[in-house]
Amino acid sequence: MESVFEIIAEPNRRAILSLLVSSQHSVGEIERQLRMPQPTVSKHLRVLRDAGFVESTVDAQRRLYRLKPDPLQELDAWLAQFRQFWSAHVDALERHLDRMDPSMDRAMDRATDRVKPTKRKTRRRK
Amino acid sequence: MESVFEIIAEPNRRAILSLLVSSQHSVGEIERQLRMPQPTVSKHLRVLRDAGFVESTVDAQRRLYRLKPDPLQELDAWLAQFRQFWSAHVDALERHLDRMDPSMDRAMDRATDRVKPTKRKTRRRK
DNA sequence: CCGGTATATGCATTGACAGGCATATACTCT
DNA sequence: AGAGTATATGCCTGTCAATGCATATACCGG
Repeated sequence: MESVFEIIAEPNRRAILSLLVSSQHSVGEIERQLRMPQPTVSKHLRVLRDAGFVESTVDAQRRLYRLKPDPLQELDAWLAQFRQFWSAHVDALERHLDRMDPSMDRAMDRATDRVKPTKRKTRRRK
Repeated sequence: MESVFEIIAEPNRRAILSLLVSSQHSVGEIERQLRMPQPTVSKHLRVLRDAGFVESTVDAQRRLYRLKPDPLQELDAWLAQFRQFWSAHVDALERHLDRMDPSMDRAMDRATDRVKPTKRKTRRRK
């Protein structure tokens, strides 16, 4: 279970994270709030802790789990590369569904590797 | 393959998305750039398209794939709930590692369900 | 020390998905 | 039509992770 992405792929883990965003909680509380069996909760918490999503402190027999921001910020960082993209698509959308010139693809292709030249019908719009 | 989260859990799919953020590409280009076998690329693109991450247009025998913003924005929306949290932790971190009163947990517990009262040593700090 | 409570862990089962490979489909040019 | 190119799909297999259940560990009060 390597990446941040695999960790949050699991719905129950996301639920736990969402629950912990308000305040810290014990295992039992999570168990009841989210209506999942206790071993399930403990195992997911184990995964989340190993991945740095949460940390825990001991309170008598209880363990209080709270959120740690780091991995989520990592996720945010990955997402960042797309922000400029979709902000470009907010207003100008249908307008330029094909503003990118397809010939650029060929050019780039050629730069990478040899391309068996299947001549094309040059169906360039506009 | 339901959620946005499961889709991006796959490293190759993330690579494809990152590649497409600059411009559209054909399957063959992706295949060579990312050095993965063509069926693999096609299958991942299928998943991505079904999930709304990409769309394709036909160009002769080629299919040109480009990014669609919607699912990534959904991901961004999910992340939003944590932003306020980690911005709070930016400066004030070690300072209040236990500012939250543990008794709040009991209170909340009681509201949800019956709690067998194991009296506690009341190890409240400060 | 004992019964009760809270949490963690081990084991076995199951299901889902990614990869490899072969093949099908589709388009293009001559 | 036929060969070459580009992409999609079907089948099979190995892997891995989530769950259920039982059990272990740890802490509490008396």
